[in-house]
Amino acid sequence: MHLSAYFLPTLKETPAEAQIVSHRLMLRAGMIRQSSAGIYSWLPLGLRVLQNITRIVREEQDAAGCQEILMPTIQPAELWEESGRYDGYGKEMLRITDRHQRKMLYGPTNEELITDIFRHLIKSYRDLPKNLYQIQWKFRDEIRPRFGVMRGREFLMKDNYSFDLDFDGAKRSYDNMFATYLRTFSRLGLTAIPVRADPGAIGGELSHEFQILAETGESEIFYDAKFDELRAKGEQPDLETLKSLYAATDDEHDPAACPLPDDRLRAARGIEVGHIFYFGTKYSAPMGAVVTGPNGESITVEMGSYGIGISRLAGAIIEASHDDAGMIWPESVAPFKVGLINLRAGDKDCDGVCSDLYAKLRQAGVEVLYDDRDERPGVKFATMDLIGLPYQLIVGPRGVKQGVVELKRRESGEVEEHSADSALARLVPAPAAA
RNA sequence: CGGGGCGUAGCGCAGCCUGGUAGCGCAUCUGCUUUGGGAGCAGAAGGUCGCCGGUUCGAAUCCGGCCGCCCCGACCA
Repeated sequence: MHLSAYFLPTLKETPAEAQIVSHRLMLRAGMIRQSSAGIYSWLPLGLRVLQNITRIVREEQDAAGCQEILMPTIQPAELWEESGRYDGYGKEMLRITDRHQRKMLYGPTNEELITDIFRHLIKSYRDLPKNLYQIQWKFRDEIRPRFGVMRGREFLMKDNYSFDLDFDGAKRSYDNMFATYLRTFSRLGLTAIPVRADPGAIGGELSHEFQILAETGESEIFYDAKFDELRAKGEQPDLETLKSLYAATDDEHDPAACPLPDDRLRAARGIEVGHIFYFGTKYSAPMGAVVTGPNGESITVEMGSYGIGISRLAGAIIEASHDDAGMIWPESVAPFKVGLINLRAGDKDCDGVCSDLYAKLRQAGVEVLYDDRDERPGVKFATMDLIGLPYQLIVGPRGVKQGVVELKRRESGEVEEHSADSALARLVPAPAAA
């Protein structure tokens, strides 16, 4: 992509409404634009990030044996009246009346809808277990939306729902998602702390939140210092180890009952990026989601639901990874892998080297944003630092004369001089061994 | 929803107290110069001052109502 043609409306000054760093940077980098409180348009750069997060979440869901579906955003109120949540959910739910005066709502979550699908289409124990997911926009009419996409009213969420014959099966599904979530967040460049949580409005008996640490987090969490040690080592420990470590939200944390000695107890703020629930027959019983068992008996299915806040993650990753100059994207979600900077657009030699690098990178399947604008070097560096691509490939008249280009890592700021070919070799992934 | 604040050009702001032809910086457009960390000079374009009503010869400014947005608190991915 040539930056001269790319829709990247960057801002030098910070809009007054943005208070936290991810919101400020997303606005300044032209990733999003607010439409109304808590509701955003995603511009090209932001959409690329959103799609990359979506892709990783989807790959991990598929790998875990889940199957993707897509449910409507608008739901009939009757289903919610059946489950008993229509009155219970409160003003957070956006209620709509259609032209026939039928009560509808914009879905804040989909337990009722998926249960309705299940009860009509799955009848036998032989069809279990099932785990269905979707990636769909939700709407919750938050009293006070804030922090940009981190707490919007409209947000993109991956939600999935497991159906099992009995508790043991449901527990396996729950553990499977637990492990899947850890892998997913790890691929997104994040260390998530699984925290025992209050099931809240979804209801149920067993629930974990996945929190990533950030000063601007909305919840206070208490956790075992071992998490910090694991994080520092960059290790991904096994499921049982993680589950055995203490971590709790402030309302679940009882200092008197806390098993940790004081010197191992840490308090920090966290951003909740995922939440998993086991809730048994909370929806299947009132809504009649039953299958016929091997002996002809009716079995009410055991359910769980699992959410990942995809649009929130875009903000959360920035909160976890930025510096004074801008964002620092992990390679897995970066909108482009490489920013190619032509320091002297219009100079024959610089243009030639850049065009060649650009073509070769694209040919190798490396996503590259080429700053070919007629701008001063300072502007180009500032833009590239702001949008936080993992690599900057810098081509200037000085280097070109000596046959070198510069390769800068955004994360560390370290710069290496390379010949064009050797820079390419660094950026193009080695072909998989045959 | 309770408490606080703010709506003036795309963005950041001044002007409002004390009513009298709407201003600054950035961004945008044109020309020239400049070119390794958000350039300089010259010029240009861009505003029903959130909306409705009132007071007044005259309202961005005073008064009333409404709307929107932000911040602090209780809810959530």
